[in-house]
Amino acid sequence: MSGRGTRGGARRGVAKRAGKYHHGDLRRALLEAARRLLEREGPLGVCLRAAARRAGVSQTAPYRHFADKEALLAALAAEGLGELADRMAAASRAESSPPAALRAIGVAYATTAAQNPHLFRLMFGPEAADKERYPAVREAGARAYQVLLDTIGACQQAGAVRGGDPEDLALAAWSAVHGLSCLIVDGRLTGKAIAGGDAGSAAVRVTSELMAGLAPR
Amino acid sequence: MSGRGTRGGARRGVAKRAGKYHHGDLRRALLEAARRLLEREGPLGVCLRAAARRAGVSQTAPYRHFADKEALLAALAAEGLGELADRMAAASRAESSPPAALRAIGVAYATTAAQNPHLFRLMFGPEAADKERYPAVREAGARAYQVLLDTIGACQQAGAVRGGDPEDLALAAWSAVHGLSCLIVDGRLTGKAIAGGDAGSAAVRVTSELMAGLAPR
DNA sequence: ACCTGAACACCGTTCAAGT
DNA sequence: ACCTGAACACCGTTCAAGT
Repeated sequence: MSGRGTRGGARRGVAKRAGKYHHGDLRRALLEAARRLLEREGPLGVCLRAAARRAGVSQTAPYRHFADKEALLAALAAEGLGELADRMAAASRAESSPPAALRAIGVAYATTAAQNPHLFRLMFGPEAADKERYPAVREAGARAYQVLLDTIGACQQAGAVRGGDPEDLALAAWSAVHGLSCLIVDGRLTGKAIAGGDAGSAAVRVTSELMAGLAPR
Repeated sequence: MSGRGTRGGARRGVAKRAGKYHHGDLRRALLEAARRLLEREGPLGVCLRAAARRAGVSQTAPYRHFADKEALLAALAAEGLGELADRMAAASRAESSPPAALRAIGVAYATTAAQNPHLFRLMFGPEAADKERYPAVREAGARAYQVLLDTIGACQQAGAVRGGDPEDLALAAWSAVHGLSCLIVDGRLTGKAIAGGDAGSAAVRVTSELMAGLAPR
């Protein structure tokens, strides 16, 4: 939200020259339409033509703003990754001790996934097959990863997590929380461990095991 | 492979009455064609018509064997889950101590995922949206889960893992290994932790952290 | 620069038939 | 019982135009 002046929301400071045909910002309108389609119908229901219909333009208009369907999906994935990174950072900042921050990040991750299952799948799944090619996707993903890495570093400094390559520890932490999130999002846990419970409490449990595993021996 | 006489490969003992039109077992031929499509083109490349073409039948023939495309994908997912369960069980049996078996299961899981990325995604992702509705999918998934649960129980008996509800411990273990597998399959780890390394060694590392987390305190 | 309309190749699925 | 052929509604994408 605050931003660092990097890139990301480019072209937004410029006053949009109020819609010549329909919109001042058809790109944005298409993204919003696609996101609504994603949330309601799932990843399979997102189609360029439907997004164009919702935006009130012809079926070929989107091609002025996105090279193809995958580019639209990648833009959506980048949006989701950016929001995930924001929530992780906010959760981390809200805690006063590094280990509490690490736990909070895990909970924020799983909660965000549970609240936007389709978007979460799009962010990591194969719908946008080559999304790593898109700089916006890479940047948002790297930002989220950096929050995790920084917090693990702080935990090491505070003596709450053992030393060693932070990347190795980050892999274990990310795997645990990401795996839980995938299982929740894919509905694999109904009737099992989180039956009746919510994503947050499952995340608390999983991150507890994780913290025990990362503790200095 | 050995089987318990449950279900699974039904109708296979019966001598197939040698193709009336084209095949004695078009269902099997369609599954094999779809699986090849899946491996080559990814989940998006699997389509009923192409599978029919490969099997040498008309585009409508598949509907005699599968209610719709999702049913075919679900059958494929069930196949993959069954193979995963087999490999987990074999890996577990090959070890002599319970904790070694638990580690081996984790490695088998991640290795299987890394070797069949598209199939793994199909098994857990949204391509076959309501796959839980298909008994074959549920049964194969439950069998894999049971291997994990049994091994955790054995670890508890051996004093290698602390007491408590095995389902809770299974959730943590499954999350960690499943998360690692998803990250590998989605190509999230290239250039990071497993750069140059393979899925197996990453799995060894992640399961080590995990075992430390599950150890008696 | 930005959008439209017609068109092409492709799908999933259905339906009336054929043997 | 098992398969075919024609057809419908839908997509992604391209191309020649329009303003």
